[in-house]
Amino acid sequence: MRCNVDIVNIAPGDGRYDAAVSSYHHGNLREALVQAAVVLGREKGPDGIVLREVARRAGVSHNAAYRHFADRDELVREVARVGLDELSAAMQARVKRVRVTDPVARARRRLRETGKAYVDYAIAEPGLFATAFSVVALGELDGPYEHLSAALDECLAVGFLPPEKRDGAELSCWAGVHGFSMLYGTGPLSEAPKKERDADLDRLLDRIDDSLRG
Amino acid sequence: MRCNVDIVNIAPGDGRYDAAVSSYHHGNLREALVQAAVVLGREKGPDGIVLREVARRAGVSHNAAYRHFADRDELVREVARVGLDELSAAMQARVKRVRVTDPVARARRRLRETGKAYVDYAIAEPGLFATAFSVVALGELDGPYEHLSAALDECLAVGFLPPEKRDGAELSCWAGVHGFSMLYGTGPLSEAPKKERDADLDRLLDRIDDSLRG
DNA sequence: GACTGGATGTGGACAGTGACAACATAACGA
DNA sequence: TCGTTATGTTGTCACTGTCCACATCCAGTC
Repeated sequence: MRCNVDIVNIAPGDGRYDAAVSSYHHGNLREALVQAAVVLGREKGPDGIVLREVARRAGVSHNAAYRHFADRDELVREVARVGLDELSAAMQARVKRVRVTDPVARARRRLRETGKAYVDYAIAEPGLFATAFSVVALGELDGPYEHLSAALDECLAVGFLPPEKRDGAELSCWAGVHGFSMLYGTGPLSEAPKKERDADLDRLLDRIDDSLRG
Repeated sequence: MRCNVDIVNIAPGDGRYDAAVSSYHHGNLREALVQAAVVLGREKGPDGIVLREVARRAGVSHNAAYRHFADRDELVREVARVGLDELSAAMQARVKRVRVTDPVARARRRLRETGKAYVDYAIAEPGLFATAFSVVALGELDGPYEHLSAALDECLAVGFLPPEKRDGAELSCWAGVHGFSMLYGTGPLSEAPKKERDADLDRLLDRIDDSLRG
């Protein structure tokens, strides 16, 4: 008879595993493992997601995870998905908060906020951001990518972005904010003071704005 | 009496260790270790630089490296330096090859080649590029950064880049090419066809050019 | 020319890791 | 009720980075 810790013993929306008592079977181990892995990924990045430590934190033996994930990589991918979801949500929330009426100014502002949200998330959550991009394939990026596409479509619709520049615009914008995120997040500029970083980000977003202007 | 393999037993420019015969003492182990580590880093990235494998390839026991490097990290940093040197050299070589006489066209072209060289190196050598940026501090980036600065100075001098845009121009350019390199090098776009990648790179460099124009 | 001290390389150990196999227990369905 | 299956555990393996004690060799001194 073993005593497991009783974190996340309730499967949300799934009545089968509602026993919150300690027992041989955890009840909702998969979720508990993912949550523990997310904590580690958030704190230490992809390499910090150590299977045995995750199991320890879920109060379970070192091999239990193999009943729910084929290998470590599959667990890391789950964490990456969480990071991408958070990133996507952060972008959407930021864009929704824009209160500008002039159509052109509004479109430009939404694109800028999209980029700002991307970078802000990367810097606020370097571990999860790195985990996300250590693993992700293009198909899983739908959320963030769609937000960027929508912002660019709006810039096109209001006449700010000329049609001949629409092709590949996602990529040039994405590259800019992604590079900034890497350089300042976990890269060579990660020790730079916040003040300087903010100024650099503003200028970067200004240049992106310039680059799209007709 | 042990038989070490006889790779890099000649210390370049150092006559003291010119015995190329096998012996207990390697002769130029530090260099041999760095070279083996560079090979691993080139093939598999920073995580592929495994101390014991490096030692194996240098024909030496698993602990020998500790006479030359404090720990694994110090060896990885050496590999990073090699990567940065190669990157810097690639940028310089590319810029030197520009044959354009018109001053403005020449300045723009040199900036473009600077960026192209950066991305090309990142994609040709994803392992070393990732190793370099897994470790590097700002101070060690002098080479590549100076080349970019010089190209931007030239754009300013010939009147293409307006003075009010000069501040922070390094960063917006760097972010763009760095982000592109990450996305296409080891990131979510690494599986994309070369044709598409080339088109995207051209458009990115076009947009950077646009963004600096007065 | 022998001796010795410091530099360099070796062998053995340890804790930590991802993974596999065999076993234990609980839940579920006939 | 009983076996089948899902889930968790223990034990083990190969591999890693790092530390320790020891071996070997080179260089400079008597």
